[in-house]
This record gives sequence, C-alpha cells and structure tokens, in this order.
Amino acid sequence: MSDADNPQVPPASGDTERRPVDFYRAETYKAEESIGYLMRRILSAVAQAVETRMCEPGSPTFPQWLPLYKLHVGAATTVAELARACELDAGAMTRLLDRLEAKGLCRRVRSLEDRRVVNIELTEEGRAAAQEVPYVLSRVQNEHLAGFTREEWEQLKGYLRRILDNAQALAARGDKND
Amino acid sequence: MSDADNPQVPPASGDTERRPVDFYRAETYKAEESIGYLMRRILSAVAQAVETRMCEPGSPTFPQWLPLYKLHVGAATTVAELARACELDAGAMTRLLDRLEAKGLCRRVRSLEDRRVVNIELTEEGRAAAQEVPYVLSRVQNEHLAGFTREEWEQLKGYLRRILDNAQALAARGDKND
DNA sequence: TGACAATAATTGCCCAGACAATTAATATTT
DNA sequence: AAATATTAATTGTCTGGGCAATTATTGTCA
Repeated sequence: MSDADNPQVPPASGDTERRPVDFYRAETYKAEESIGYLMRRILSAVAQAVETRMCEPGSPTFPQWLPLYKLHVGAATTVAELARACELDAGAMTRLLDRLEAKGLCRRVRSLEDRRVVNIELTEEGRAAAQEVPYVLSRVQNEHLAGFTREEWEQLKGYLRRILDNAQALAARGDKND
Repeated sequence: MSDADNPQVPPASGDTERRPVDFYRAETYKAEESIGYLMRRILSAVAQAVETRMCEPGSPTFPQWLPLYKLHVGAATTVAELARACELDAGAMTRLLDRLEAKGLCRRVRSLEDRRVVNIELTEEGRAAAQEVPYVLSRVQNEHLAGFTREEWEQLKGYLRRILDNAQALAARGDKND
C-alpha cells in the first residue's frame, strides 16, 4: 500500500528502496512550505493547548504525560525502560522523574533483585493524573483536527509513519554513507 | 477545497465553523496513533539529520538555521523582528543571538535612529552558512519524503496547514471559553 | 576466581524555549 | 513640558533534551 503501487520505480535494488524526490529545491526554498517548520509550530501549539487544560498546580506538563501514561499502563517500571519506551535520553528521564517526584506524582524504589535499577511507582495523585491524560490529549487532538474526515486523518497518520520509517532508514545508514 | 466539499456539515453558524471530530477517544487512546507523538519523533529525527550534515565546528544548529536564514534574506534586522518572524520568545532570541555571535556568524550593531533597537548583521561566515541552509534543509526533507508522490506531499502540507489554522482559531478563542 | 565487559542510574555541561521582571529609550497624552 | 504608556532588548528562573563521563552493580569469560 505504501510504495509498490506506482510506476517508474527504479530497479529496487534492496528490500525497501524508496524513490528519491526533489520537492524542495535550494533555489526556491521557503520556510513556510517546510514540513519541519509546520510541525514545529503545530507541536508548540498543541503543547500550549494541553497545558492550558491541565492548569492545576502539580499537574504534569506536556512532556511529562507520556512517561506518566507509560507508567500507568505498566509499559515500563524502571528508568531505563521508561526512557526507551519514550525514546528519550536516560539523563533527561532522570531529571524528568525528579520533577515528577517533586510534584508528588511518583516515587523511586530501589530494586532488591538488581540493586542497580530503580523501580518507579505512581502515587495516588500520579494515578489520578495519568487517568486524565488520555481525556485531555484526545480532546485537544480532536480539536486540532476539526474539519478533517476520517479518511484524511488516516492518511495523515500514514504519511507521518512513512516519514518516520524514512528517518529510521536514514539513521541506520547514516554512519556508513556520508 | 478544504472544507466545503463534504456533506452533513452543521448549520455553519459562523464564518469558519469546523465540524468537530472524535477520532481520538480516551478509552482507546494509543500514543503511537497520536499525531503529536509522531510529529515529535519526526522533528527530532529531522533535527538530528540536519546537524549530522552540518558538522564543521562553528556551524549553526538546527534551531539556529531559521534566524540565520531570515537575516540573510532580509526578512528581519532587529531582535524583535527576528523573534516575531521565527515565532520565538524575545528572550530566547537574545540568547540564540549570543550563541550565533559567539560562533562569529553575526554581529550586533546598536541603531542610531532608535537607541533601543539592535540591528543584527551577518558576518562573512554567517552569510556563507546561511547560503548553505536551503541546500541542507531541502536535501534532508527530500530524503524524509522518499517514496512520496507530489500529490501526497501537497496533501500533507495542506493537512498541516489546516491543523495550524485550527490551532490559531483555538488560541484566539482560548481566553474567552474554558 | 579474577579481570573485563555490559548495564543502570546519575551527574555535569551544553543548547533550547517559555515566562516574568527589569532597564532604557521612545511615544503618547493631558 | 511632565507624567504615563509603550516598545526594545536583556536577564533570571524554570522545564526540557542531548551527549559524555562517572559510579555502582551485575554478567561473562579466560
């Protein structure tokens, strides 16, 4: 569905060879046309919208909701697991947890089996906040998609996932080429 | 093209009334489906790709390319103008310029007409770097769009712009409601 | 077993952005 | 003209990420 339904594809030398494009050209480059620029603006707008809807003191911030949610659904319990699950630096996660702990939303408990690891537990307030997360986020994202049809939404997600796939493929090559 | 070509639109009470949607639901919320989450990952991947292609010491970072470019094309000359053009906080811009100046890419010149304002001038190195910007950015973004058709690219940009329009409409209401 | 490698968490040092307060200079208003 | 508002730039303080080093602990292997 993503690639093979289009003519004049090059020899397809590898497994997932993608047709190169030249939509952007240096001579005519415009920031407003840039998907990176557009996404940057969208993200900061979404973040702001989320935080104006979680305004109680002690509420998590926009970057904090993902770790909180992953903890709540049991997708991760240690710092390293959480960092991996959120695709975040371990050091950044340590400090994010410092802030969550300072807000009384979680607790660090040193593991007894492996004394290197720290298990993270949500407090009562943390669980309460984590339960709100999907409500706030789904509402905010729905608001930003006002006027979209379901097909358009699916298409958008598909495009974003394809870009991510490209990014991962590039990162994988990255070291060898260039 | 964006809104009026779909049936069962509500009475359209205002000028730009958009049909509300409920694609995301709290009960079934998944982070991987979230456009915010996807965009966050894409942005950090793009930023990383850009910076691995501008690796000479003294090169601008990904967040620095926009101010540099705006300066180069003459879209802004003062700190405040630049901050507005990049939709960035003035304080953040001051410090970003500190770093650009430390790299020898730009220079601050106090205005003589209005002694409050500081005019920013690119140095020779700054101009050279600014000229590279569109090449690097268009290459990186093209790479991330590998496999896209031109129509898909146009559609993607249209979706992003519609989301941004929604964000601005929400922010405009923001104060009154809620 | 003892040296060495791998892993977990933390810390320091960067860059980055938001918000609030401050200072200096210019506009406006009475 | 004097008081007041507005604007430009800066600074302080906070959250947030990335990268590199460090420390403690656990695994591995000769």
